[in-house]
Amino acid sequence: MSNQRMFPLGCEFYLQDTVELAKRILNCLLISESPEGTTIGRISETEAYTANDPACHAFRGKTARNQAMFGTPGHSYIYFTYGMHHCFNVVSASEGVGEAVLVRSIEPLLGLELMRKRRGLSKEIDFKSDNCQNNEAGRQKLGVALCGGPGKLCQAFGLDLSQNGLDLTQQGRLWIGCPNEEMQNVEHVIATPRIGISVETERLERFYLKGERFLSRNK
DNA sequence: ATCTCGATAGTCT
DNA sequence: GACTATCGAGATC
Repeated sequence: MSNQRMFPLGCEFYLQDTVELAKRILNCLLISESPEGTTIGRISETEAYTANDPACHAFRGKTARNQAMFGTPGHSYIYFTYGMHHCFNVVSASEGVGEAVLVRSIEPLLGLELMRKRRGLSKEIDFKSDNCQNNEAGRQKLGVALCGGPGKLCQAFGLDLSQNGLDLTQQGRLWIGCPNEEMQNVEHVIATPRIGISVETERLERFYLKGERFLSRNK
């Protein structure tokens, strides 16, 4: 991480085309500041959900559950699914248009001990061992166990429905930072089918950077 | 490495 | 009543 000052991404960033945003937000940092402590991670895998897409929660119109998607860009849309998991999305497109980017995976950078606690990984992952901290394979294994999936990262960052609809463009409970201007290398983005959906599977709207190791799944 | 399956509850038809 | 933008364990190869 660093000593250089990090600034939150502004509302205009979230108003670009949603598919483009899903690529450009790769490598940006998610910061969660809760009473328990701060966790920070690098966004490493995303999916785009646009208004004309039957797989998008907003496709059939506004409901109590999905209303945040129709709200201000740069806010959070968090929903509960499978009876036990939460998923975190970044709202895009202008007010009244239901589009968002699902954050599927994160490389944990700061607050790993708090993440481990929230994830309930005490014995499963030997957090202090050399195996998990002193080499790349260990870092990857630990990172994926903590934040390698949409449900996992919500748990690690302490996110549930009470963080639905928060403004991510201001430093606060939950926000997204840009470490420097050169972070986005969009030409190295890999696009694949999205995960866990049964329609529109031909769309290549899941994104990660070439060589990325912190993914919810490989391939 | 890849698979199958159970857990668990909110949402929508 | 069916489905779900998931996860982890256990079986199998």
